[in-house]
Amino acid sequence: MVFSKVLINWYLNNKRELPWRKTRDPYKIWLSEIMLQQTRVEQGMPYYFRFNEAFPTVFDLAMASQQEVLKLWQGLGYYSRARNLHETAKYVSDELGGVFPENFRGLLKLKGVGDYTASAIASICYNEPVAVVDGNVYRVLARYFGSATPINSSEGIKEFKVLATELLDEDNPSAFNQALMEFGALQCRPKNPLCATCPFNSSCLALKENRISKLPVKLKKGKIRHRYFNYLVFHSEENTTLLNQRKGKGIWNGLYEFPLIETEKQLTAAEFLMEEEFREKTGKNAIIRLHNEKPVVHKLSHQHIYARFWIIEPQKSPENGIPVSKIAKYPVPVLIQNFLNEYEPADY
DNA sequence: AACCCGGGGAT
DNA sequence: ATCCCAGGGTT
Repeated sequence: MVFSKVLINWYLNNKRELPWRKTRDPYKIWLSEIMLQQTRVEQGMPYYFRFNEAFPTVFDLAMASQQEVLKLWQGLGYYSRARNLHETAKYVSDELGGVFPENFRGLLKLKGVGDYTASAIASICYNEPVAVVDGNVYRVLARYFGSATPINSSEGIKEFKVLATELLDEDNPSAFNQALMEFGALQCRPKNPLCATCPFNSSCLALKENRISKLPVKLKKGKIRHRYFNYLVFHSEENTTLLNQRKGKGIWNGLYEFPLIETEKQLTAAEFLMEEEFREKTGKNAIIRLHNEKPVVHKLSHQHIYARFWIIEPQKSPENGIPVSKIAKYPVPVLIQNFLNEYEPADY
């Protein structure tokens, strides 16, 4: 039996009912694919529903403000996805009359759409025979063919794309691609894969050689960065506070946060109170209260952030103050949202 | 080729 | 604590 036939048969019997599997509308497929980049289906699902409700068509998304889009994306992470999503929506809406490109080459030119996403949209919406290679596919193929080529090396990327392309069922690229990914997610899982009931357990090389737990091979990444954030939560008599929008290439680009003072090392509260930048920003005779003695530890993939929140009641209400009642309109990192959730009920 | 970009769930 | 998730962009 041919690999693709067995796979698709498995898929038809085991696939999950997912909302984006009920349509071939390229707008909906594109939206789901961007959201699911490096994101679990269960985590992305509620966002998919919210975006569909808020922006039923690409025109609706194009007409929204970046702030609205980022606010709706808040909590999903990798915020460049949201900015690129919005930019591409405007491009498709304004320059392409709302019609997405109808092949792999055209899709690949869209911002935020790389090789994987262009292949996924082209195959699912137009049945174009282009193979998708996501994290699931790397795992399935590395095990089935017993390949120890690192999946995040340039050779690995090439090798597995070739393998997926060779296996691809050209009669049904849409089903094949989705089947291979679903198979990786449900059957050929990272830990404790279901080899006993696997339809490929007689031909899988990794299983035969007892190397399932060793594959796929992935090169290690760099070390975790530790950062020390001190947020200045102004709270004026007129119930205003200060928010800044993060800019540049770092984390949370485009999101808002309280005025931030970052220090190289973890300072004690007493040491920080003496810092010149802190005294400068708080102004004279302000009432200062440390909200959390123990820094909040916010863990990202490559950074651990140790955050303290200082409540500042200034002598003079700051200029450019934002009414406390409007804070909820601003997209903020989860770290800030968590603070607001516990602080707001008591004092705001 | 190496590095950066979030947050959360499973183990 | 570690891994990894329907990856893409920048340098």
